[in-house]
Amino acid sequence: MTPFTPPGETREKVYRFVRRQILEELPPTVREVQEAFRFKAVQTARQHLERLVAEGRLVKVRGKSRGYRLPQEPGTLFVPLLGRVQAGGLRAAIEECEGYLPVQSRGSEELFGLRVQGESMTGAGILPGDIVVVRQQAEAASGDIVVALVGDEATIKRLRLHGNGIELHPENPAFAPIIPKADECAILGKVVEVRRYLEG
Amino acid sequence: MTPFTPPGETREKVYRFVRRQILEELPPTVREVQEAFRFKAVQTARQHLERLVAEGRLVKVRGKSRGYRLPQEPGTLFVPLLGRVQAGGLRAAIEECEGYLPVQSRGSEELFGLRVQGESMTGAGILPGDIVVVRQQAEAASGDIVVALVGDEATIKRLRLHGNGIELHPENPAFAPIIPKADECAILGKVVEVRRYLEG
DNA sequence: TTGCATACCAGACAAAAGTGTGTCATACGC
DNA sequence: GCGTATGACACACTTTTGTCTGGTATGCAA
Repeated sequence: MTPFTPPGETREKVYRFVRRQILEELPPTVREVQEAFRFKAVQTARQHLERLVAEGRLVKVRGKSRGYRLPQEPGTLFVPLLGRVQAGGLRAAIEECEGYLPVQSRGSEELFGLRVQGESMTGAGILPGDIVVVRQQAEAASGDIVVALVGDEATIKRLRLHGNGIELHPENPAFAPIIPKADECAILGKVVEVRRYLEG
Repeated sequence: MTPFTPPGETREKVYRFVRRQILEELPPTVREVQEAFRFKAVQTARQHLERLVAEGRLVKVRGKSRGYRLPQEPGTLFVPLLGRVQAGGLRAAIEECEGYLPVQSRGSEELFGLRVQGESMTGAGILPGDIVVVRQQAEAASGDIVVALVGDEATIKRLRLHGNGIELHPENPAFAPIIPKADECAILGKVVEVRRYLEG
């Protein structure tokens, strides 16, 4: 019955199929693999899958439906995209986010996206409408671009530390640096990525 | 028994839970939702889910396990990241890409990422080291930012069409516009997204 | 030959997961 | 009061899905 398929060739195709499904849709069931390859037995699909697991090319959760996954989490997670952040409301803003962004990350970080308003950072290539990806942290190094809560609205500026003093510098000669008192300013996080969507 | 939860509040949480699961892992089963919220009946979870479907906030495939999806597929796919593109070698460059980027896309587009070299587009907020996401297309509209092959290297410029003439304009007063002859220039694609990683 | 590995098939079973009917309690508007 | 909507529960049923035991055929190497 066996129409002589070279060793491993079918399994290679199965791997590509499963990988594609996982990345673009959701993991297939054993029977979906079976049907995709016109196998006449579930077990044939299962053998290939289990083989791929044994080879370390897939991992699976036993017993769970659609339990086949890719081994090294591609580390893509989705972070909330916020329209604006107002005083004290970071957590609230995250709850009521506009949508989600795919971001490559090691996973344990607390990230969020924020839409940029105003032209104060155009010199650093951050334009109005851009989206910045921010890692939540209360402190940052001098020179970092940070999101800080000054007054009752969050702004994006470059941080400068002078001794104990904090300064928030725009990157646009038309704007003046902000030199807040310690209790008037809280650093929400550090900008780790800038994005601009030119369509839609 | 009902401990007075405001109408829709639990469902809102269910929605967030399901959305998060779909984006980061895979769609939950009804019973997984049940357990996550400590419902004592499967049906409670199911009611909320079906409700969300009725409201159009979720879509589902009947009968299939883990059949709940988000309405407009965010469609995250991985596009190749190229270091540089030389004459004629777009396909070759894609083969030898440096890595992959997660991008939100409707899926049928041919995209690639390209690392930016040079300062000719700083005025448009595109700095050296940035990554541009490019949709492959041979033509573009006047005003679009495009990746074009001039001579034997790909460059990023803003496209200007004058009658039948093509001009490639930098966005930096220190650089001069390029006015290539038709056979010296090929448009590889249009820049649809700009990214800048400030760490790593 | 024998043994072994690969590729595939048949049929069954059990767990997981989706679905449906009916009940109960509270809140709200009339 | 009444009727209705909502949120939650209990339980039964069906389908889907994962899992298992056994079998056939081919190629390869000892």
